[in-house]
Amino acid sequence: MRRGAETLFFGSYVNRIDAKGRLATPALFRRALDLERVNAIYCIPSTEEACLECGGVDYIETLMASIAALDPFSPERRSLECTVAARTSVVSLDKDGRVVLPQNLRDHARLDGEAMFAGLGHSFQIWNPKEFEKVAEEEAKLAGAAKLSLRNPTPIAPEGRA
Amino acid sequence: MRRGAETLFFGSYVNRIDAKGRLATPALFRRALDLERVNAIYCIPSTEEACLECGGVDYIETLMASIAALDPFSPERRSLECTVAARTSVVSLDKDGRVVLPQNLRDHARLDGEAMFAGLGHSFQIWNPKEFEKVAEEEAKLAGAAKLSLRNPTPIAPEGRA
DNA sequence: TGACCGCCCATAAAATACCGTGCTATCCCA
DNA sequence: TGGGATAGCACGGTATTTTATGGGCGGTCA
Repeated sequence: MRRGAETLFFGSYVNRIDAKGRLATPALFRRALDLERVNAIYCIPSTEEACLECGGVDYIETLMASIAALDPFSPERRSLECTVAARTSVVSLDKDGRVVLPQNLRDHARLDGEAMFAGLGHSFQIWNPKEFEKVAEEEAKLAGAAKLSLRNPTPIAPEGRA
Repeated sequence: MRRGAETLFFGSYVNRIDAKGRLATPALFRRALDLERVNAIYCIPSTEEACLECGGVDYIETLMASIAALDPFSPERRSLECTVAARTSVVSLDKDGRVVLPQNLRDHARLDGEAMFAGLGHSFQIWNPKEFEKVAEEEAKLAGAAKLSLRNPTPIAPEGRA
């Protein structure tokens, strides 16, 4: 599987939605997506916020795999399959890397004229830029505290000395 | 992973920003970066100071890995992904090792005409030289006390003895 | 008959690649 | 030891390519 930093989503970009509802995916994101394998992005309306949780094949496969790891008939698995799989839209890209989001997704994210792509590493979100701005401040405060709880990642066999 | 002292960022350098916004990365820093793997530096506007926290692939991968170690849907993780990944700019180097910093980064670091690269070992910062000068005095005082808390690194089988 | 979809092409601006120059530090050989 | 050749670097200008964004046109499905 592709796993380097070149396959991660970083940065945020605001792009326009044209009269036909087309929205250009940022070039950097297109490179992070494995479009050779599947020429599409997978979008799930967030259950908490007015945004879309998105990613490429790798993202959705990882997500489905972690659901499949639950016991077959557990209520958790059933409810997750129901909310995740059923609500996921597969949106394919045109030659120029643009997508047309289905109406229900546009409504959920309250998109109108322009959309912001916010990189989250292995996935990204699509927001109405104004909504994002509000939420970003909140998140920044939380992050200020949260980063104190960050630890060094598990050391992975340092050769000789670190 | 590349882990010797040749991959660390040492020293500080002031370079000019030309009319097109181009800024040469110090040659020593270019060698410390793993440009073979990803021809870019990753810049995050500091939440505390008027500077940019920067590093190469190794740096951002380590950072993302320590965030990924948190529980998948914990608020800490979400807020960090949001503030770190979304605010990170991936800035690629031209043939001569120059970068063009996006406007929002130049604004954040109050850059204007020239920029200072300050080595921090595994990462480095980019400052307006004048701002840095002010802050450096403060830090020097703090460091005087902080060095008393330094310990020898965890002994991990130095070659020769087990 | 529209709304919508997949395709194509046009364009302006921005990002990137390419090339040249002057300075400095280094090396090499007389 | 000195001086010319050399190589690396910061910096500047110009060409070329990407990218975001617009529009057109024919087919299809309700």
